[in-house]
Amino acid sequence: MIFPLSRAVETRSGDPLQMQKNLRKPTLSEVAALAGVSEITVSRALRGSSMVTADTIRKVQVAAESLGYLRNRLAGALAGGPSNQVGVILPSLSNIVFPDVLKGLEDRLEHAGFHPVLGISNYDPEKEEHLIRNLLSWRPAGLVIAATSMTATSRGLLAASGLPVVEIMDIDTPPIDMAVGMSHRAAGLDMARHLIGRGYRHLAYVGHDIGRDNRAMARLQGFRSGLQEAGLALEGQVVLTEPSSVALGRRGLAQLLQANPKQVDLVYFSNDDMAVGGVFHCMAEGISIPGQLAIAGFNGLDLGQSLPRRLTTTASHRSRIGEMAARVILERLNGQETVHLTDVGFTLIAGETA
Amino acid sequence: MIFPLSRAVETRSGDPLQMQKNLRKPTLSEVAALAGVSEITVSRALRGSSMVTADTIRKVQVAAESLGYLRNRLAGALAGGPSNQVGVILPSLSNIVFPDVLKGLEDRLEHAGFHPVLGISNYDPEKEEHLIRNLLSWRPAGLVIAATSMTATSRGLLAASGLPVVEIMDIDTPPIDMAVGMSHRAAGLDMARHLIGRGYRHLAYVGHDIGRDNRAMARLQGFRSGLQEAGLALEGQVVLTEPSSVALGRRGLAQLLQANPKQVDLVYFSNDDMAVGGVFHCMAEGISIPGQLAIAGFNGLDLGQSLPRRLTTTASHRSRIGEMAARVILERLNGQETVHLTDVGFTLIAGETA
DNA sequence: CTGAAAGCGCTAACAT
DNA sequence: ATGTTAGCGCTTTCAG
Repeated sequence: MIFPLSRAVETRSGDPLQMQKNLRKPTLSEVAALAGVSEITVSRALRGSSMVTADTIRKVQVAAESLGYLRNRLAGALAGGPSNQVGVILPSLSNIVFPDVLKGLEDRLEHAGFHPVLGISNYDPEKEEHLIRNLLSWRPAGLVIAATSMTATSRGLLAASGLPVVEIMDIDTPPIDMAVGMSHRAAGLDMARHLIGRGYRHLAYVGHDIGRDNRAMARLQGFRSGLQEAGLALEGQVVLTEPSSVALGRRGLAQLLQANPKQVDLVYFSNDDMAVGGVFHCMAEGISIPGQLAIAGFNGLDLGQSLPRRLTTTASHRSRIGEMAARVILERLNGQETVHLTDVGFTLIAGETA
Repeated sequence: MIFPLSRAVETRSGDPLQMQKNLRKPTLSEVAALAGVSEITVSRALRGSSMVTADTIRKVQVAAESLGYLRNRLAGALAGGPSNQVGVILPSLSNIVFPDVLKGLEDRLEHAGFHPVLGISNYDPEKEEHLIRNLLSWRPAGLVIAATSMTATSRGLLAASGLPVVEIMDIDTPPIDMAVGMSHRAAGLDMARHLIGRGYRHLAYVGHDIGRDNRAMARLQGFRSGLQEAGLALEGQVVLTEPSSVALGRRGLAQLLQANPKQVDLVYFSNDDMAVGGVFHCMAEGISIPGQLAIAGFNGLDLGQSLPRRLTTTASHRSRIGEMAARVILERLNGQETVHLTDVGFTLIAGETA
C-alpha cells in the first residue's frame, strides 16, 4: 500500500503530529463542522478571500489548526482553482549552466508561491516530448523549456496547451509563445572581434559534444563569422564527443597542440570549464599564458575569474534567464501583456588570458 | 495528430488568459464516446491495464489520438490513483553539491516516471516548514529533504504525512523515517588521520559560512578529533561568513597566512571550491605545493582533480545520495522493506597537494 | 458576507 | 473483459 494509514494513538493536544495521526487527513467539511460554518466559507477563509469577516477567518483558522488540516491542492486545482506548479524541462543538470538557470527560476517562482516540476530530457527530443506530455498532464500554470530540437508533436502540444510557455537559453529561433535568452551566435562573433582586435591571428577551437549542445555550435558559428570578417579562418579544431568538463578541456588542448604544434596563438574553448582545463594543461606543461598561448572561454564562471590570471570570457547571465522566464510566466498569469522575446544579453570579460 | 486548439469555445478577446480559460481539453468520456466503450475502459486501456483486449486498446488509442486527448492526472490522483510527484526540498542550488544530488535523484525518478517538485529553503527553517506544507498539499508520493535544522512542526508534518520521507546528506542524526548520506564527522576524522600519517604536524583550517552548513562543521569536528588523537591542535583557523566559492577560498588562505606567517604546513579547506581557491592563491604568490604548503579539500570535484597537481580531498558520493534516496522511496512505494539508514560512504583521494 | 448546489475528470470497488 | 456506481476534496456558479 502506498499510504500506510497510521493507527490510533493516544492524543496529546497541542502536538500537531499526534493530532494528525489519529485520523485520515481532515477535509474542508470537517473543519467547517468544527468551525460552525459551511465548507465554502472555510475555503474562502483559508485562501484569504476578501469577503469573509475577520472573525470567521479566525474561527476557521483555529478549527483548521486544531485538526491539523492540510489543504489538498489536487482537489482545488481540479475544481478550477489555480495551480502553482510550473513544468520545467532542462536537457541536463551536469552542465552548471542549467542549475544556475534553475536557481534564478526557482527563486522568482518561490516568491510567488510557485514550484518547478522538473524533467530532464538528456538532450533527447523523444524524451522531451514524453516529458512535455507528462508535465502537461498535471495541468501546471505554465511551462519553461530549454529545448534541444523539439519534435513537431512537442511544438503542437505546447501550442495547444494554451499555457504560458517560455523557451529559454536561445533567442536565435522564433518561439512558440515566449523566449528568454541570448544570442549565442552574437556572443561568438563578439569574442572573435575582440580577440582579433587584440592582435591574435592564429586561432583554434576546442569544443565538447557539439551535436548535443547547439548553443555551443551557434557560438562557434558566430566566432567563425568574426574570423571571416577579418579574412581569417580557424587554424585548428578539436571537438570531443563528450560532455564538457575541466578534464576534457585539458585533454582537448593537449590533443590540439599535438596536431598543430606551433602556429596557434589563441584557443577559443566551448565554455569556461573547458577553458580552465586548457589553462591547467598550460600550467602543467609550462606554457605561458597569454605569451605563448592565449585562452578564451564562455560563461563567466567564478572559477575562471579566480584563476591566478583571470580568464578572458563572455559572461552569460544564466540565473537572469531563469528569473526573466519566471517573470514573464507570472506576468502572463496575472493577465498582463508580455513580450515574446527577451534578450538578457551577455558581457565580454576582457581577462588576462587573452 | 490533432491538437484541440480549435476547440476554444466562445473566444472573443485576444487576451491570452481569456483564450486559455475558454480552451476545453477533451475528457475521458469524449474519448469513450468516440471509441464506443465506457470511460473506465478508456482509463484502463490508456493506463495499460492487463485486462483489456489488444483490440479495444487500439480502438481507444486511435480515438484518444484523434481527439488530442491528454490525461488529467489531477483528477486521477484525486480519485485515488497514484501520484508520480516527489517533493524535494534543498537548501540551495548555488552549492554544486545540491545540483549533483538532484541529478542523481531526478535520474532515478525519471526512470520510474516520477518528477521532483522542487523547493529551495535557503537554509531557513521557517521557509522549510512552509515548503513542506506546500509540497505536501499536492499529495506527492514521497518527500526528499536536505534539511538544515527542522522546526518541531516540520518534523510533525513529515511524520504525520504517512509518506516515505528521506532526509539526505547527513546520517549523523536519527531520521524521522529514512536517511541517506554519509558521516561528515567520519570524513573529517579520516582526513586528519591520513594527513598526520603523511607527516604533517602544523595544520590549519579555512572555512566558509559554517553557521549555515552544519555538514562542514561536522567535518571540522571530526578533523579536530583526529588531531587530538595525535596530541595536536589546529594552529590557525579562518572562517568567513559567506557561501563557499573559489574566490572565497583564495581570500581565506591569504588571510590565514597573513595571521600565521610561517608555522602552518597544511591547510584543510571546508570544501574543494575553497581549496582550489587556496591553490590559486599559492600559484599567484609562488608558494610551492605541497613543499611549502600542503592543501586538502572535500568533495572530490572534477575541478580539483584536473588541477596541475591533483587535489588531495575526500570524494563525496553526491549523485549516489540522490540515486539512493530515489531508490528507497520507490522501494517503499512498491511495498518492499526499506532500510532506514543508508550510508553511501566516502572515498579519500590521496592527491598531490598534500 | 455566507450558503447550496453542481460539478471538475478521473479511478476503485463492485458489478456483469 | 467490460460496465455501473460512487465518490475523491475542493471551488465555481448562483442564491440568499
